[in-house]
Amino acid sequence: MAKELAKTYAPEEFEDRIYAQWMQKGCFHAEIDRSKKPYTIVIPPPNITGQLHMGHALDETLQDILIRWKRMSGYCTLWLPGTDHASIATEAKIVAAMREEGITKDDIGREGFMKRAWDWKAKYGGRIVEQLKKLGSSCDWDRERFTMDEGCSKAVKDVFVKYYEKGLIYRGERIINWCPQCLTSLSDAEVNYEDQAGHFWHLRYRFKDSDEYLELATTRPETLLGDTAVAVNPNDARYKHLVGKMLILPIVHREIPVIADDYVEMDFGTGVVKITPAHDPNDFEVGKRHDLEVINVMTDDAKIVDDYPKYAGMDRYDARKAIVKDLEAEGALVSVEDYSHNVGTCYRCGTTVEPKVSTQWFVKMKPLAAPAIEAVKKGETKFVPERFDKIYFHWLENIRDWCISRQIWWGHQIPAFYCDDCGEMVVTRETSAICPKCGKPMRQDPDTLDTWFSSALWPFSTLGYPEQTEEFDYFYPTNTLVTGYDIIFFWVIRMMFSALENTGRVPFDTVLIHGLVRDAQGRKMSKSLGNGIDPLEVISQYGADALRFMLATGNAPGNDMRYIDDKVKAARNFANKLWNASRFIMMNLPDDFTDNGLPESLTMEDKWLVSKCNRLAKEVNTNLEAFELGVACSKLYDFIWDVFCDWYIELTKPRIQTGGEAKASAQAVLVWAMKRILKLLHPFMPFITEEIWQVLVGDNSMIMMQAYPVYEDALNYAEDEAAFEKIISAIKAVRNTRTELNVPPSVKAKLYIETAEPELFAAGTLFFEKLASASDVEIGAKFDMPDVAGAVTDAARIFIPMEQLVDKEKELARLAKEQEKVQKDIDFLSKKLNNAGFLAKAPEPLINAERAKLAKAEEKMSKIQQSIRSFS
RNA sequence: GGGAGUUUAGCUCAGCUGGGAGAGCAUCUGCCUUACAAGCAGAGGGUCAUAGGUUCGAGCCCUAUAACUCCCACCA
Repeated sequence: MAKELAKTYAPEEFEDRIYAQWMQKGCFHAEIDRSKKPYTIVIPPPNITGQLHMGHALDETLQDILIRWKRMSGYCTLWLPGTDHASIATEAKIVAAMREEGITKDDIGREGFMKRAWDWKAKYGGRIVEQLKKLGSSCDWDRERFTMDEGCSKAVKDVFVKYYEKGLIYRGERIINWCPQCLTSLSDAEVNYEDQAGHFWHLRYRFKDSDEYLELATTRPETLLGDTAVAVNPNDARYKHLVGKMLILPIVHREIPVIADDYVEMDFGTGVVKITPAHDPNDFEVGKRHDLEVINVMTDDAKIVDDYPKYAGMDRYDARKAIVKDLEAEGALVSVEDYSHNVGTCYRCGTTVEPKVSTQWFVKMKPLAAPAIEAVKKGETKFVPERFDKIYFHWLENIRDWCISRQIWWGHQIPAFYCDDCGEMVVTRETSAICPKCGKPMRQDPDTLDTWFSSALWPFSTLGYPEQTEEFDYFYPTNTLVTGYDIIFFWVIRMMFSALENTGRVPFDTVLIHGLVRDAQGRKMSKSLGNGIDPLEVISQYGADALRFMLATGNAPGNDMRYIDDKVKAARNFANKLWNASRFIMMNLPDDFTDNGLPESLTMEDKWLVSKCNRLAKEVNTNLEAFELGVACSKLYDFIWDVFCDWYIELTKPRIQTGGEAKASAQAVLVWAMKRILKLLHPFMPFITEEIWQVLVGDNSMIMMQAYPVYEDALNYAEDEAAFEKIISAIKAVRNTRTELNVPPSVKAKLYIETAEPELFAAGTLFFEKLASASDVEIGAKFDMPDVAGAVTDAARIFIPMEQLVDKEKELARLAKEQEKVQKDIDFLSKKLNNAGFLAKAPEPLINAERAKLAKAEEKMSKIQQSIRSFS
């Protein structure tokens, strides 16, 4: 049958069709197959609020490459997809949407709100999933999960109760990070610190019993309303005698003591610190040590409380201005200096967080961190690249308890129940509880869990945990986790300790870390800068294969990369190249072509190609095993473009023109090589390879289900490969000479090839005619051709007698230049080989290789010298 | 204050356990050679940040230095 591809490479014509076909045939679905080894990846679940961005595109591309490669390599492969409920982010979006309608959470109540949220999820949660499909992601969509679905919720509850029973979860009053915008507590990891320009206000507090003052400085004068002491260092000679004395707090006129605490640095500022336990984490600790009163002066949305009528209802920054003004009026303001300091902000909305004392739930981290550290130290899980284990260790070694309760509704409600009557608390997997003491119905804790609490269970909750399901037994632990370095703290670490605690095993054996995709100037892509590139637009312009290939190429694990349009274009051009190469093969294929694999007798150029193609498979597999995806990409690129297209296809043209048996065998090799190339490239560029495969092979098979090529001894033709390289160098040398002498390709010339290997070069005659503009080729052991220009390789001298080339001076200059080059080689190599140290210590094969190189260089040199002599 | 990364051709970046520096783009010169001008054939261009050290041999390992970037950290 005739095989034909569309004339131009137009990915938009077939990508969606191919994806639909894969879906329809269930190619992505993983069924447990005990005869195969499993290979599992769980997707980093994108937020349901999210839209596909370049970070996702990179992340999914890397996963899909690994998954497709493993699937083709005979593994039972599961890529488990899903989405994250993203508690704070989603709730914020829903609240904002409600605000548009003039509705508040309180208006509709918890149940009403949850209904809205689920509706919202139904409406937008699928959007990102559809976008992932555009990339070609071969996820098992039959197993798609959601962090708040029934199974995940069950796992969350189970783990919470278990932790509680083991004493790993506790409830307590602490100072935590509070976002006055999102109106919830945050974990330490959810706070970003940024340098902000601010002021240092120098204040003076008057002593109760004298007219003396104590000077101190603060960046937050408004918190003075809640000051309950002033602290100095116990060893500070300047202030030692003042400890225990009472001060009058300005504005408030409350009496507060001078206390001594190590926390105060003597040489910073005046060495005196005002202590506000309710609004500063350090002050809170100091307050605990000294049993100070905790006076909260702010509401949840960071306004001054009613206890201070003059400032009540003022936003914290307005209050700051008002208070500074009043301090000045009172004579308590000494001076103001500019000061830049670190301010914590909410990672979701950017609002400055407010330290706040409140009752929250915490996970006790020390006991959980230790096994997680141990597992990586023992190599049960390894980071690629390795350097990220340092970050991992550092974080875990300095970890503090994890605040997991959030004052929002969208999420897993904490499974703790309280008796309003007697104050009893019960933590249970049940949905309701009766007070064990007084038998009254109990009230569930209104708070929900940190969204990362459920993501932390993702690798096993999605496989059925806490049930011992077949899936869990077979697919867990998972193999590779692919994620950006920016969420190691949020997610990777928490999966590690959660998995170890609950399943007794690490959740994955390898964490492949990638960097950020930045804009062309190297800036982070962000909404506020408006410099984000939409992957979907790139796909519609260049195709998903081009985007994928670009993202996977030229980038080492863990390093950031820049999005540059030219790079996608280059990838698209590569796809186009492959497309056209297939068209060439197909257009020359007879209608009755039957694919019997490689022909029995191969020409030397066939063996040259087969051998190289065989080695390519070996190298690509090796690189993939080492997670060097970028290196694998460039090897495929180089082989396909340079070796296969620019050399081999050109080499087959004379045979194809000859026709008959020569043509048939060339076509057989071309088909064999193309199929192998398509398979090797498929994980990287799934659409185009599938499209070409189906047209080329035409037996309803799918490339994504083919076996991935591996190295085969039978395909190794090292000697023929090396022999044919001599022809190639000769062709290159002739081309080079002709170009340097400005001879256009249309001008043909006879070549006289002087060589000690006449048979080898005779076999290459057609190639010299086709690829080196030869009109004719004569081969001999010796030619006496004075004053004739030529090309020299280590295996041959080639004379190109023609009018244009008789410029004696030019030719001599050219030869001299070449001689110089070769002489440098000889000097370098002989110096090395005369070095006793090198001969004594270098490995034997290397020494032999260097000797061979020297011999070749000397061969070439003697040929150049002959040519020079013939000119003089 | 700790820690990490980067520094290689004009630009963007590869370079796997140390064995004569690579790609894409850009530049220059020829080519519409019947798969591809989204192409073909050539060419030029690099003291691999600097200074030491280890080694027969260093872009790669060690030590300092510089510049840029990022992460962590409670100096009010």
